[in-house]
This record gives sequence, structure tokens and C-alpha cells, in this order.
Amino acid sequence: MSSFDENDAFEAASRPSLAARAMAARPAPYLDELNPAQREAVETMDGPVLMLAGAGTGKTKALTSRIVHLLNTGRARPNEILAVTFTNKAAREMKLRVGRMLGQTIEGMPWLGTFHSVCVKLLRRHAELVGLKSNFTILDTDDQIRLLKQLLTAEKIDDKRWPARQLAGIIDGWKNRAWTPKQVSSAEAGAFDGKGIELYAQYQTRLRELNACDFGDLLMHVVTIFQKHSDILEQYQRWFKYILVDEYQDTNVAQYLWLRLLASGHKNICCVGDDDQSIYGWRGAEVGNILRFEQDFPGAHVVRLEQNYRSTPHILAAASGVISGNAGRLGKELWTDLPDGEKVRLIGHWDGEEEARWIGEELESLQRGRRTEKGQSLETMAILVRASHQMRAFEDRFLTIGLPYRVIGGPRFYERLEIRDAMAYFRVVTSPDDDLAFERIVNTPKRGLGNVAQQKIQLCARKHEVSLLEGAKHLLAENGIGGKGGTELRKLVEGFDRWIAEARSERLSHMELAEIILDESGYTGHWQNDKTPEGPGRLENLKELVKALEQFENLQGFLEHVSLIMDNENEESEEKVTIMTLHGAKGLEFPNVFLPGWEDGLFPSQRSMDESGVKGEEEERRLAYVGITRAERLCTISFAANRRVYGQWQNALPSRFIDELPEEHVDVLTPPGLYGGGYGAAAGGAPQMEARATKADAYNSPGWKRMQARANERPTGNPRSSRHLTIDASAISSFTEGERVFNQKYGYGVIVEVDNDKLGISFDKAGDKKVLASFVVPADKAGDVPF
DNA sequence: CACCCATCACATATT
DNA sequence: GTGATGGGTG
Repeated sequence: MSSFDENDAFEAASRPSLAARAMAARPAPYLDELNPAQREAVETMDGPVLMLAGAGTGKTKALTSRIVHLLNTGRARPNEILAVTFTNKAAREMKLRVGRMLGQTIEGMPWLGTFHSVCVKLLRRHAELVGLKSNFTILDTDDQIRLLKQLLTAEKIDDKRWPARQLAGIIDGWKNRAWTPKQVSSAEAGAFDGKGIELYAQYQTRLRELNACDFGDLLMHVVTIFQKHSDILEQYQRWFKYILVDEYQDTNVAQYLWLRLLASGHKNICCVGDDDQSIYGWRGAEVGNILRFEQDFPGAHVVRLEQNYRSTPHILAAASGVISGNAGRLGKELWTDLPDGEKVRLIGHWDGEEEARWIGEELESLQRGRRTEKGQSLETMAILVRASHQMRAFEDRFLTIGLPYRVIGGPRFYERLEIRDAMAYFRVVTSPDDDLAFERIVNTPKRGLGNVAQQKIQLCARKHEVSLLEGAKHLLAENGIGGKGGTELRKLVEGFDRWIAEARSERLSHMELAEIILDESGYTGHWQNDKTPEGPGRLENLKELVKALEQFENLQGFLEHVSLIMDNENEESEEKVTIMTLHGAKGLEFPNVFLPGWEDGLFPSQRSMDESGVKGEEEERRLAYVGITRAERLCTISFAANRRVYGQWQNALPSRFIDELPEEHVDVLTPPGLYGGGYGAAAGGAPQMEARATKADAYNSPGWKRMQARANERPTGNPRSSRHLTIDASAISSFTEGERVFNQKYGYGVIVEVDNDKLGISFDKAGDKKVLASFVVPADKAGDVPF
């Protein structure tokens, strides 16, 4: 009990000032700003509440008002409220808004955070109950895979046939369901060649030896503790008087159990979510959790937020047309007061590059101001893609035309090679037992310590039952290693001793220490001598890393932060258009949204449908719904008939979701190139892109018919029945040597060589080229196709 | 042991 | 097209 009370997270927050001040401020002006539904959700404070909040219905506003109301009415002190979100961004936003409503910052809400960060706090307190020390390290996916690889090698399992990645996925799945190795269902016995469960047990043992956790463990361990130690659970049940959960539709089984355990006392739990926006099934989220809420918490108060403040009626109607294709929804009807605005625009393109080019032009025209409109900032515009590899085409295009853009969710700062290396050095300094970190950097930069030498260190460490760093010392003492490697290893080990002592003495600031570590270890020098074009950038990143340390007390605190917060939102001043994935865009809104790549196989993703069938398709459909509902004023959907996949040209059909867009809310634009416009004619004629046509027209256009015809010519029959992103079989060998052909890029030419779908062509102007057959048409048909 | 080149699998989304 | 891996060479 005493240690419980000494918890600084509780203590620091217990200062009376905030709660007292909040209570003194009795009047509740924030209530007047809510609509009736929101107000009901805020004022129903006791007992279970389910807030079904459609996109753009003021969910965060209701949630933060509820927190403020709980404080304001004296129901709870700030540190007695547990509020969990999925992303750090959402947590930050909530903190900010609660603070603003209260008129002060709220450092006093220690239990407002992501599931993972709250769990880390809990687990540090009770780590010994699951066999860990409270200073355990948190492994990221990379470390996880490396560890599993080691296990596989030790078990002599061929990691070609049975890749560590796959095992990691299986184990993650089990952890998402809060299954410890002993609890894994017998139905899973066959997993990973029948060795899955055994390997899982070994992996957990290894993690304990390393005093480490992976992401899944954070939740699972806490659930285990709650289940096994009722006294601890009861303390927390009493402590957390009110529980709030954001994005409830994204909770997995472990999170669900965690919440149910904590709420089972007073049942003051308020879950906010939207079953139509559940898009994380692939990482274990269970829509069932939200669908079942009323059974789990009998007497639950269900509030629907249906007034949308974000999007125009056309956009809402388009979104609801798509989502209505899903079965088993809780059902909501969004409505809005806003004026009609523009219809959702739909446009097809010949290939991905043209799509990027067209969107680039659209962005510029929005920026300049279309027709009578005023120009808009690039900040109002976003391109939301299904898969991150789609981003590349846009980056390429925007670089050439000099359009400023920002990619969110690309390779993140803290996942970069040099940052991870540098952090591995810091990890060894702060916890010398961190073998995974040590392993990562023993030979980075190159110290002449290859496989053989590293094996020796491993063996020596195991012999003495010590960490790798200690093992290396023993090895040196025993003269087990000589030559260049030996000298270098000695230098490294001595370096670590020095840095560790330096860190303990606290004489230097941790920033200075970090610089010394990177310099003396030769890591900075390694990149200074690097002659690849990335070298300077990497050095730059290392500098930024040291700068980022400034905000933290010490290296330890920094590492903890990084392991949980892998985002990197540096504030920039320049206006930029945003490129991000649909998943990343959830919770955001933009006046102008572009949704490219709506092709069957890409979106909905083939893999999702192969793996999860109808459920997968429904999740993809929700993703489409999320995409459309991000738009406030203008939403533009596009697709391309041809796209490069794995560097190969493939053709595709428009997404099935396009057929589900209600026609009366959609404006079909004519692509540049149809009706004789585009490539040849555009030079002389007016730009075609604003031309109006109906959806049917676009599908009936010559170019479109040809695309369809090509797809249907394939011998596989029904084009909807199998993969759509495949090589266009009709194009293969349909050309012969000597035939005269036309290609968009190179103009007219004669075929000199046929190699399956690749043609060698001697062009009149461009010379000899290799071109894919699907990119070429007979010269006499050049007018028919959308070139 | 480091470096170079050929080969291969590959890329749905994230804490 | 990219990044990881493995075999051969210096």
C-alpha cells in the first residue's frame, strides 16, 4: 500500500491546486457550446456510456468536455481519471484541449496517454511480478526480429522457409489476445510448422533474461498482473474513478480485458468510437468489442453523435453510399447544416505517373485560385494513399515541379539506420546488459570484428554467464582475441567503461556525453568518411538527435520516450501539401483531399481480401469511408489503368468502391487524353481537365472501352474473380516483328524484336528502346487510345 | 575479414 | 525498383 501512495505519478498530481481551482470555477460555459447529443454524453457521468461518434461529429470536443466536467463537478481529481488513446498525437491533442478549457496546463493528468504509455508506467511499478526488473528495456520490431532469428538459428530452423518476420506476426497475434505461451489455444498448435508455441515460450524466456519487453508484452504483462494479483487490481479499480477510452473500435482483446478488469468495480467507463472507422483489424483490433458493448456493460447509456461539422452534404452522401455496403453496422446517419458545395470528383488516368501529374496541376490550381475562388494554402490539401509505396510517384512529380510537400508516416526519424545505431550506443551506456544493442554496434563502424570474433564474445559471455560487454572483457583478459580486432575491441570496451562512469558521475550534460560517445566510438567519423550521397544527411540527422536530447533529463528518459513515441513532428514554417496513408489520416481533416489509386487489388488491397475475405473487404470499405470523410470541401478520387508494381507494368480495373459511389453526388471528370485531348492535342487545344461528363460517359469513352476490352480478353474469364493487378495477358505476343506501332513517350516506330511482353522497337525519332507491350498500340489505332 | 556483385523476395496499414 | 542476403574474391 505504501509504495502505491509514493508513486510520484499519483503524488505529484495530488496537489490540490488544479482540482480545487477547477471546482471553484463552478459555472460550466463549455456545456453551452455542445449540441444536445454531445451534452448528454458529457453529463451522463456515472455508469457505462458508449458514445457512437461518426466522423467529424465533435468527438474530441465531447471527450475533453467530459473530462473537464468530471473535474469541474468534483467527481474526480485529475490523477484519478484514466483516459486512453491509441496515438500519441491524440493524447497530446486531448491534453492540450483540456488544458485550454481549464485555463492552465495539466501536468496533473498522469493517466492520460496511449494504452502503451500507461501500461509502461504500471509495469515499471510491478515488473517483478512478471519476472522483470523495473528498468526493463522496450524492444522495437527490429530487435524483436533479430532475437527471433537467433532462436531460429539455434533451433536449426531454415529461416528461408520459416521467416522470423512471420513468427513475429504470429506471436504478436497471440499477445494481442493476451495469450501467454501456456494459454495459447490448442487450435494454434500447428502454427509455424508446429513449433510456434514452443518458440514463443523460448522467446519469452529470452526476453526475461534480457530484462526486455516487446510492444505486445506491455499490455499482456499488465493484464497478467491484474488477473493474478487481485489486491493490486483492486487498488487501481478504486484509484481510477472514471475511465475514458478513445477510438474504442480499435481495441484488441488484450486492451479490452485490461479495460474490463479496471472498470469492473464502479463501471464508470465511457467508450468513444465509430464502428465504421474500424481499420485496425489486421493488428488484432476487434470491431466486436464495440458491437458488444451493451452486453458487456448492461444498462449502458448509448449516445449517437450524428451532426457532422466537417464535410459538405455531397461528401457525406458519397461516404455513406460506400459504407452502406457493409453488413452488421451499429448504424448512424450523419447530417449537416453546411451548404451543398462541390460534388465528389472522380477521374481515371492512363497510368500512375499521369495521375500524379494531374493531381500536381490540380494542387497548383487550387493554390492559385480556381475560377472565381480565392487561392488556398497548400496546408489545406492532402493526398491520402492506401499503401506507402504509392507516395513515391507524388514525391517524384512534386520534386520536378518544385511543389513543397511533407510526407507523414514514411520512414520515421527514429527508425533510420544512423539514429538506431547511435541509440544503441546510448543503450549500452545506460544499461550495459543490453546485449541486443551491444551486438548491433560492436562492429559498427567496422572494427574488424566479424562473425568469428562475435561468436567468441558470445561463447565467452555464456561461459561466465554475463552480458556481452562483460564477456568481451573476459575474452580480452584471457587473450582470446588478438590482432586488429583485439585492439579495436579493447578500445571499444574501455570506451564504454569511460562513458558509463561519465554518465554515473553526471559531470557532463547528457548532450555533451552523447557527443563524446558518438565521437570517441568513431561513429561520427564513420559517416564523415562515407562517400555515398546519404552521408551528409546522416550526419545532419545525428546532430538533430543530439538536439532532441535537450528536452530530456538524461539519456534514460530520452530512450524511454523514443521507444514509445516513434513520431517525429518537427514544426516547419513553410506551407506544404501533406502526403500520408489513409491509416495515418484517421482523426485528421483537410479542406481539399485527394484519394488516388482506387483500383481493385490496390484498394481494396488484394492481400486483405485474400487473407480475410469479406471481412477484409469490409475493413477496406471502412478505410474508403475514412478517406472520404477526411474532406471538408473538395474530395477527388482517382484511379489509373496502369501502374508499376515491383518495377513491372501491370494493369488494373477501377476499384469496386467506385461503383458504390452514389452517382448524384459524383462529378466525373474527363481525363486529359480522352476525346482526342491530352498528349497530342493539349498543346493546341484548351486544357481538358475541367470538361464535364457523366460517369457513364467516362466508362463509354473509346479509351475506357479499350481498357475494359483488354481486361476482358484475358483467358482467366471473369476479371473480378481473381487478381486484377496482373500482367495484361492480351498484350503478350499480340505484336509481331516489323509491325508499326505508337507509344506515348517515344512516338511512332517499328518493332525489331519480340520477347514475351517486352518489345524492342526502333523509334523514328527516339531511336532503339525496350518497351512493354501493354504500353504500345498498333500505329493505325493510335487515335483510339487515351494517349 | 571487408568488399563487390548477383540473386531474391518484396510492399497494407502501427504502438 | 529497393533492400537484404549470400557467395566469391582480394
